[in-house]
Amino acid sequence: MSKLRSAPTLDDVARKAGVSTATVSRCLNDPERVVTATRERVMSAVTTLGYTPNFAARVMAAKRSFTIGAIIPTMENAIFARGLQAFQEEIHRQGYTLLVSSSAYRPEDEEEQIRTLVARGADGLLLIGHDRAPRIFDFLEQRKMPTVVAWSFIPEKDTPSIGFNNRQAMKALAAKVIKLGHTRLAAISGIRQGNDRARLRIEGIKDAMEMNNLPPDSLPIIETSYEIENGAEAFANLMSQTERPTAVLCGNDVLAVGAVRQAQDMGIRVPDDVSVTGFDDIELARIINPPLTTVHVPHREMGRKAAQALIEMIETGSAGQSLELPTEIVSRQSLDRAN
Amino acid sequence: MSKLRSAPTLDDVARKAGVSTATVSRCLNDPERVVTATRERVMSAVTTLGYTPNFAARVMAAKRSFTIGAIIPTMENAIFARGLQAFQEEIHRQGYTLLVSSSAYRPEDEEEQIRTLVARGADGLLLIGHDRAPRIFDFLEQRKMPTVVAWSFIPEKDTPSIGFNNRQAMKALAAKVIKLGHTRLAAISGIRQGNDRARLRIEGIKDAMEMNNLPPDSLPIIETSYEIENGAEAFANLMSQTERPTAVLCGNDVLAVGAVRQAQDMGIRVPDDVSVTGFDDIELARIINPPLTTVHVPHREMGRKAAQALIEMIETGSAGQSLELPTEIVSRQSLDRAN
DNA sequence: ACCCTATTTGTAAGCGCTTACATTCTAATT
DNA sequence: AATTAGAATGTAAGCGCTTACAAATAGGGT
Repeated sequence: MSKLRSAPTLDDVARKAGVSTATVSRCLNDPERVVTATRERVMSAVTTLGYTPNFAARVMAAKRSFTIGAIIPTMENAIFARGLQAFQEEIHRQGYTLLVSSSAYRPEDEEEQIRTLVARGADGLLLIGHDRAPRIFDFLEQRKMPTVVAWSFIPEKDTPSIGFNNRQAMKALAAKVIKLGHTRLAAISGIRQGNDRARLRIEGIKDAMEMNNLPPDSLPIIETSYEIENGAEAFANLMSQTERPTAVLCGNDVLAVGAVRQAQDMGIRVPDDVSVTGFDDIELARIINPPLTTVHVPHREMGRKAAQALIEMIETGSAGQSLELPTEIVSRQSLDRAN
Repeated sequence: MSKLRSAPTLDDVARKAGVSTATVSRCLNDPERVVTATRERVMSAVTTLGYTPNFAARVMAAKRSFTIGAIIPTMENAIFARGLQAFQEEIHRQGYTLLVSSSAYRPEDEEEQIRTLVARGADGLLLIGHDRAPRIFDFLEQRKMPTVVAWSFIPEKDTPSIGFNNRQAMKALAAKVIKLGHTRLAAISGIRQGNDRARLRIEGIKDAMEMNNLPPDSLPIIETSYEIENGAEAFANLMSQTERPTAVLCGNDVLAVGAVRQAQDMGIRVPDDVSVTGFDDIELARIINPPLTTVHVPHREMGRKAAQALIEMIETGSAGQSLELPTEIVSRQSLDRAN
C-alpha cells in the first residue's frame, strides 16, 4: 500500500544528502562545480528518492525552458510530419524539447497557440509560412521571441525563413508543362487565404504563362482544402467545362492524387487525355498509378536546418538568417506532351 | 524604438487597474467571482498592457497545468497522426493543451520522455501500447499520473486501454484468407520487441492457423521496421524460398504496399500469383494498385475516446475504464482465392 | 437605525527551483 | 605557523502566480 506522497523536491534530496539545495541544483545543472564525493552522495539520494526536477519551477527560476514551440497547420499531412520529425530530432540532439500544436489552418487558433507557447516560456518558435496578421509578429518582436518561418523562403521578410521558393519552383514546373505543348492549363489550389505556399505556387504558374505569352488571367483556378476527395471534386468540376484543359497543375500531391483518381473514375486517361502534376513529392506520389510528376522538396533537411538556425538565434541572440533550399522537378508518368 | 521591457506581470495589471493581484487572477480564472465594473477595468488593463499569463508560475501555484502529454512512436506514420489529431481536437475543446513527443520506437527515449512530460506537470498521459518496462508504470502510479494506453485493447492491464483487439482482428483476417483456400501463408511483421500491436497481430495469424489445422510454427515471419522499402525487401526474401507462399499477411499497410510494389517489380501478379493483405487502412491502401484488403481501424474515434477517458480520469480522479473499439475487414483486390 | 449575512476584494504565504553573494574549507606559498 | 587565493558549499532572495483567510462593503430584515 503506497503512501499518498507527492513528488520529492530538491529540498528532500538536499536533506537526504546532507547538503544545501544550491549544491543539489549544481549537481544537476553544472556537475563540474561540485566535488566528486559530494556529487555521488547527492546523485544517490536522487535515485533512491526517484527525484525528477519540477519543470515549472525550473523555468521560473532560470527564465529558460529549453523548449521550442512549433505550430503547424495539421499533423495529418505527411510533409509537415516529416519536416517536423527532423526538426525534433535535431533540437533533441541539442538538449531541447519540442512542443507542437496544430492550428487546423485556422488563423485565430494559430494566434492563440502562439500566445500559449510564448506563455509557456518557449525559448523559440517555428512557424509555417509568412502569411499572418502583423500584430502577431509585433507581439513576438516585443517579447524578443526568436522565431523562424519554414516551408517558405521570402528573404525580404523580417522573420528569417528556412525554406524554398514556392513561386519559382512552380514556375519551373509550369514552364516545363507549357514546353510540352500544353496551352490550356488549369489549377487546383489549396486555400490561398493565409497560406503563402498556396498563393505563391499559383503566382508561379501565372509567371510561366506570362513568360510564354499565355494570358495568366485565363487560368481556371479551383481552390479547395487539403483532402484527396476535394481534389477529385475539383477535377470533375474542371472537366465539366466546355473547353477542357489538357494539363491540370495541382498545388500539392494530395489534390493531384484526387485528380488522378477522379480521372480514372470518369474514364479520362492520364496522361493521354489530360496531364496532372503535383507538388511536395510525398509517398503517395510514387505509389499512385500513373506516378505523379511533381516538385520534390527536401523536407527533412529543411526541418534540420530550421532547427539549427533557431537554436543559434536562441543561444547567440542573433537576428538569424534566411536560407533557401533547392527543389527539383521529379518527372514521372502523369505529365506528357499535349496531343 | 521599443524599450527593452520584459513581459508584463499580474502585478503590473493589478497596479494599472488599481486592484490587488488576487482580483486580477480571479478575473482571469473565475470571472463570475468579480463584479462587472471591476472586471472591465481589469480586462482593459490586460489588453492595453498586452498581458499574457506566465504558464510556469501558474502551474506552480495551481499545481495544475491543463496540459496533456502524448508520446507516440513516430509522427511520420499516418495512423498515429490521424488519431493524435482527433485526440488533440478533443482535449482542446475541453481547455487542455497537447504536448507531443515521439520516441522513434526507442524504449529508452520513450522512458525519458515520459519523465520529462511528468516533470513538466502534465495532468495526464497518452501512451501507445502496453509493452514497456514495469518500472515505468510503477513510476506513473507512484506519481498518481492519470494514464491511458491507446492503439491496443488489453482489459487485463492495470492501465486502461482505449483501442482495439489486434489479435482478434488479425485472426479474423487470417481466417478469411485461409477460407479462400490459402494454406501456404507468410507474414511480414513490424518489430515485435516492445510493440504489442505487432506482436499480437502475429499471434492472431497463428490462432487462425491453429483453428484451421495448419501448423502455426510453420509460418515464415520476417520482422522489419516501418518503411515501404523494408516491406519490399521482406517480400523479395519470402519469394526466394523454394516453397513460395500464396498469401502474404503484413502487419501494416506500409509494409503491404512495399510488398505489392516489389511483386510488380518481380513480375509476380497480385492477387493472381500471390495475395497480400495489410492492416490499418491508411490512404495508401486504397490508392495503390491493386488496392489492399486490410483491417480498418477507427483512428479518429479512438483518439477522441481516449481524450474523453483521460480527461475524465483527470477531473474525477477515477481509475478509468478500458474501451474496445470495433475494427472491420475491408475487402479490396489484393486478396483473392488460392489457385 | 441596527444587526447579520452574503458578496466582493485584499493580504500574504507559499509552489520548487536558480543564482548572486557570503561563508567556509583546502592547500599552496611564505 | 601564518597568510591567502581559490575552490566548495551555504544562505536567502526572488521568479509570477493561486488561494486560504481576513477584511471591507453591500443589502435585507427587523
